Amino acid sequence: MANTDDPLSITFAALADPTRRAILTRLARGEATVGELGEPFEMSAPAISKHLRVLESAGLIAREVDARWRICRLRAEPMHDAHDWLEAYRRHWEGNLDRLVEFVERTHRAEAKKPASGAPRAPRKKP
Amino acid sequence: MANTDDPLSITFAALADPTRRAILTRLARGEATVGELGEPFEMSAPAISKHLRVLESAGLIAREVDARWRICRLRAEPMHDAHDWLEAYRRHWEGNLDRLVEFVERTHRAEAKKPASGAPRAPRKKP
DNA sequence: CTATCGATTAACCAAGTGGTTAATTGAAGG
DNA sequence: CCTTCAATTAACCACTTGGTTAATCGATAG
Repeated sequence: MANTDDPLSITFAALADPTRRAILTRLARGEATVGELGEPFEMSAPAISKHLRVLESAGLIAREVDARWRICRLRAEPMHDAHDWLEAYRRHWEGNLDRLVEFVERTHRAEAKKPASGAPRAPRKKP
Repeated sequence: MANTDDPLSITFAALADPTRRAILTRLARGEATVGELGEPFEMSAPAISKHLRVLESAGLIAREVDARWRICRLRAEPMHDAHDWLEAYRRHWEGNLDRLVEFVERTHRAEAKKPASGAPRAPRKKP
């Protein structure tokens, strides 16, 4: 995941870590300092700092300096695009559509060796 | 992202790549062979094969052997959990709640040096 | 001024990622 | 039998990631 990646990839990559997701969950309850955010984890302070930098550069948190504390707060906007992207696949998981398509195809396989309906794969030439 | 990661992390990590997301988008239109999936990308066949392996071990696609072709189809179920996780943050991005909270806090900062409402951060002892 | 505290940066490491080319497997066809 | 084709595996590469410890920075307290 280079820094040249698109925003959606950066968002998903930032979310692909349980520590970072837990930090976001904590921040959903309200702002917190870096020390407070790191307290639940058996992890060094620099490790937390790195996680926060990933979240910040993904635009998922904002940091503000208050004396010698850094106050972190959630910026959930990037999640909106990720949510929207997933939304397009809702019909595929709802009603077990995946399994239905698979069932129909598997059922018809013995009768006719061609893909089930709704699967417009270009026919492979198999003379 | 080690193979010991939790399912949600594996799902998000699999989605954190534009090539893999494009493959999933293509599969949403119907099943396809590995060759068909790789055709739009200026990328070697082994590279596509690796992406497909990531998607398969994340449970996002299934492969089936048909003669010398591997038919890939979408398995969207893991996206459901990812979608649900993001759903919990909807109120934070809807109505620009983030900016609202920030505005309220920033407005009251000069009057009273304490966190804005809805931010139950443990008070740092600053005698 | 000095010590301390919250947090970050620096330097390093093991492991993973995303890509390559070359070799391999397995099925189809002349 | 031999070739060809779809796809994967093997071996390798540059780069990233997630973690560490040690050093640094800035602000506060004494």
